[in-house]
Amino acid sequence: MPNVDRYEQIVTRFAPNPDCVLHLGSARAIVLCYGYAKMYDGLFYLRFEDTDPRLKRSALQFYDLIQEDLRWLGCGWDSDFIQSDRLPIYYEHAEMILVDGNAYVCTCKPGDFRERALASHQCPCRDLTPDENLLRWRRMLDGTYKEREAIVRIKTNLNHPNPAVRDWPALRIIDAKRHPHPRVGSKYRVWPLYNFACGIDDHLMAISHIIRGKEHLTNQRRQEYMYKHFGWRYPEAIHYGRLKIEGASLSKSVIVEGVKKGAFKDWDDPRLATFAALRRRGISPDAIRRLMVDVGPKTADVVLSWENLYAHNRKIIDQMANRYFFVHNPRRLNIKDVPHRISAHIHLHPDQPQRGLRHVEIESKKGRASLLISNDDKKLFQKGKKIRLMELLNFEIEKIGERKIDAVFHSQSYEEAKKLSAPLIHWVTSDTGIPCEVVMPDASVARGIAEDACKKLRPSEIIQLERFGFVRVDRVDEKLTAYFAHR
RNA sequence: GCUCCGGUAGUAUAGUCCGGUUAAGUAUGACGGCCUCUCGAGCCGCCGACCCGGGUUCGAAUCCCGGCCGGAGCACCA
Repeated sequence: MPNVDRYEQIVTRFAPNPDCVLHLGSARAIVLCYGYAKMYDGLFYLRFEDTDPRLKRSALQFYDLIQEDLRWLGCGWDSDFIQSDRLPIYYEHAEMILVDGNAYVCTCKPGDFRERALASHQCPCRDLTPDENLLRWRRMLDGTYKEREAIVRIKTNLNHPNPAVRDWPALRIIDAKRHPHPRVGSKYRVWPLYNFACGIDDHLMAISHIIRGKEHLTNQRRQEYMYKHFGWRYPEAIHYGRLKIEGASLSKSVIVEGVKKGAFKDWDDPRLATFAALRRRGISPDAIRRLMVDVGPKTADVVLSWENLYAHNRKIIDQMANRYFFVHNPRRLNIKDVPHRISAHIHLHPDQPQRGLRHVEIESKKGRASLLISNDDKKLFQKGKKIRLMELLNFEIEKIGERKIDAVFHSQSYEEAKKLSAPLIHWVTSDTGIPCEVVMPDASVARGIAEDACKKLRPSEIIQLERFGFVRVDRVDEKLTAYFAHR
């Protein structure tokens, strides 16, 4: 990070508008801000930027959901601030800068102003004296001016190459009755705009390093004028590029719209790349952190691949996930000539025997055993084919029926299966197990039967359904509901 | 259109500031093999990139110019 030694203390902040839950796109700012703060033994702040009760209106639920997301990510903050609590501070600074003659209250029509700014011409309001400006300022506050009738502008260079920087707007009037703020209601009718509130807060909070998306580059240009007026020094700023991920929209408006209209079930719909959704699918926060560290803060745009996230996640959860059998699209398998009862004792984790075993017994009633296997293995279902049921026995297919497959016992040992190079498949014995639904990333549902041992699973446990994939247990009652993470 | 920013393998990233011991490292992925009673993990091998064209230089992914492509901003949004 640049110029670290210039600051006594490194302070970073994450400053979301609480108008949506957090998603992968926010992860970059969070992880980098948090990570750098900790790396330099500094502070990491959370600041809610909720100063637009009209267009990008915040909603109460998101203040909490965002904090939950942050905690889950493991990026705890040292202090938090809410801009809607700080209006007096902004008013005070507005007056200061008006008194200093570095800002003015403009009553021009927005279109007129824009036309003049485009031509580098000033508007008549720019030459008002501080006293006149203060008078207008009070009229903004007391309701004499209505929405859009007056606005505080920060003086800049009217010849700045980017017209959008010229005398930018700092505080505007919002009809407090028609647009009450979710937290402070109709208490205020003048609200600061992003550059004013953010700029003042960054200085007052002694932020040393700002890390945010490159869409804010021109905002830095704007704010630098204000910093100069106040005699402040602008923090170090790093602007990273846009982050996208294959197949999922990271646009807040798309997410909010989709949830509102029912295209998505909720904030944790598996099709979304929100933290809530990733959490529900069993993506570890560590995996997200590692991915973000990989990506870093460069300014080029990035299109992430889910495979990259999955690879990180797999590395983390493979160690901890116990293994179970889940028969997707079950198909009945009858095996005759089973010589005796067979007990299977299977490791919960193949590489960690100390985790224990799951036990399954297979009854052979008059030499017949009945099991379920997955139709996903149908390419193996050919007459005469020899197949091994993992940890149990080997059989040979005799007849393939519509509903069931008839087979004959071949042998029991694994060695024999190897000799035959018989493929290995998983299974569940008939009349045991628990119905299981796995919600896939596209929100479709894979149905089947999970083995008996799964009845003891607890929500939030991450397991691997062998030969099917890693899933997170969501609910266990008369059936098991799980969310698919990845293979 | 105007103002900025950027372009290294399928994906992501290192190297670019201070040009040469790297004709490009790493991870993931694809492919092949080994191992394993999972299509998971592990191990080995292999595939694959400096946007294009000029220029500067003994030498350029690295510096300069032009082009092309991509992105952001151009709000009384954040």
